[in-house]
Amino acid sequence: MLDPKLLRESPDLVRAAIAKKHLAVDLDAVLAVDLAWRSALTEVEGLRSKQKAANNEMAALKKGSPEFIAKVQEMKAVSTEIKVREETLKQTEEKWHAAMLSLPNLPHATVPEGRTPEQNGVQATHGDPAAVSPQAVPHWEIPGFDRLIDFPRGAKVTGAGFPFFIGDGAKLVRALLQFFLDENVKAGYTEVSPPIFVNAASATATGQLPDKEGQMYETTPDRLFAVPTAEVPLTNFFRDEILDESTLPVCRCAYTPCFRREAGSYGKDVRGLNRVHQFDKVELLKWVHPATSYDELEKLRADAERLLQKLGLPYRVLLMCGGDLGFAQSKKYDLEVWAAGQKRWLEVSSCSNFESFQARRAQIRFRNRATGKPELVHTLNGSGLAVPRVLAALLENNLQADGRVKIPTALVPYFGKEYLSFQ
RNA sequence: GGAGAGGUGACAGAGUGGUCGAAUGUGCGUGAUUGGAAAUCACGUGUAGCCGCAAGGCUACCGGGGGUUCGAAUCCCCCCCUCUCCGCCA
Repeated sequence: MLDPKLLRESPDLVRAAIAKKHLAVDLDAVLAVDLAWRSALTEVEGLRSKQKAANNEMAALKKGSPEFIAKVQEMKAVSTEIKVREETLKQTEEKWHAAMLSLPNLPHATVPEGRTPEQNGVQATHGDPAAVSPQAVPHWEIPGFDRLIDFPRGAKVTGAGFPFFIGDGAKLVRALLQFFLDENVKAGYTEVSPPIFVNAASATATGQLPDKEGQMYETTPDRLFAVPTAEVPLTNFFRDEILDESTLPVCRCAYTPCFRREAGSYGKDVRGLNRVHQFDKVELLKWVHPATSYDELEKLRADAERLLQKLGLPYRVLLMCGGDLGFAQSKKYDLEVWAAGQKRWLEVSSCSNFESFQARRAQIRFRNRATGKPELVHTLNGSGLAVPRVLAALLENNLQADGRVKIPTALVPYFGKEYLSFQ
C-alpha cells in the first residue's frame, strides 16, 4: 500500500509510476473515492463530537430530571443519524481501502523503462553457457530419471506436479537445502524454521489475499493457507510491531516447502521440475532502515549469486524493467540459471526491494532514535535459492558421458559422494 | 476434545453504565539536589486518522467482531488467544 498522503500531495508521481509499470489504474477515480471518504469521516466525527459533549452534560444532570429526559430525547435523534451515516462511512471506507490497494508501488529511478520481459536489462552473465555440455538433454529425458524423481507416482498419490524424490534424488535435495542454509547463515542471516500454514490476516498483509487467493492451497475448516513461499510467515513475524532501531537490519533465512496451485499456467514451462506445485526453497528476508535499503538490495543479490557461483552453474542477472517489475516491488533483480539440456534460462531467485510498501500493509515499524517516532521499515526478500530448478540445471549441465552426474565440489561434503547415478 | 479462569498502556495492575485515553506503581525522558552517584523531589512520557497555512482542534483505539443504550473498558452474543485441570496423542 502507498502512503495516502503521497497520493494526495503528489498524484503525478503515482500516475508516473502506474505508467512506468504499464498498469491500467483509474487514478482520478481513486482520488474521488479518497475525497468522498474524508468528507464522510469528517461528518461522522462531527456528530460523535456533539454526542460526546452532550454525554458530559448529562453526567452532571440528575437522572430523572426534566432536563435529563429532554436531553435523552434530543440525543436519540443524533444517535440515529450517526448510525445511518456510519453505515455510509463504512461502505465508503471499504471502497477507499480497495482503491488504495489497487495502487502499485513506485518503481525506483534506476528501473529501466520497458513493457515486456525482453526489455529487462541483462546486468551480468557468469560462466559460459555455450561451453556446457553441448550434447546435454532436458533433465526429464535423462535415462533413469524416473528412478530418482518420480512424477507418475506423485500424480497418482497426490496430483500432477507433486513428484517423489527417491534415493540420491532425495539426498541431493537435502544436500542443496543444507548447503544453502549453511552458506546463508555464514553470510549473516539467522536461520528460522517457520510455520508452513498461515492465517488469512498474514496472507493479506503480504498481498496473497484477496487477489491471489486462487493461487494458494487452503485448508478446511480452519481456513489456513499453505505457504506459497517462506516470505509470508517470515514477513509476518514482525507484523504490527515496532522494532528498536538498533536491531536493524534484521536478516533471516528460512527453508520451507512452498505450495502453489499455479492455476492458469500452461505450456512447455511445466515440463519436469521447471514448474511444480510443491517445491523446496530457502528464502532470504531483510527488515532494514529506509536509508540503507538499496545497499541492502545489492548485498542480498550478491548473497544469492554466491550460491550459484559456488555450485559452478552459469547464470545471468536481470534488472527488471517497469512493465515486468511486479505490483509491490520498487526494484527487482532476477537470477536465472542456464539449463544446458533445455537450452534456456530458468529463474531461481528474485531479489526485491519493497521499500515501505509491504511494511505499511503489515504495519512493521521501527522507532527512530532521533525523533522518538515510529517509522515504517523497508523490507527486502529473495530466494537463496529455489531447489527444483537448480537441481534441473545441475542434472543437465553436469551430466557425464557415462550417464552419471558430477556433483559440484562445494556440495560433495553434503551429498557424501562425487557422482550421482541414475542406475 | 471436556471443565474452569483470564485477556486493560513498555511492564505490573485498578477500574462493573456517564466528566475514563483510562487511577496507582515500575520503567523511560528532562530538570532540581550531589564533588560524582544512589536515594529523593518536580514535570513529562501511547498509537493512528481527519480538519486547519499555522497555532491548534476533533475522532478512534481497554484481544477481534456484532448487539443493547441517549451514553459501553464496564451489560449481552459469537470468535480468537493465554493459563490451570482432565482426556487423547507425535
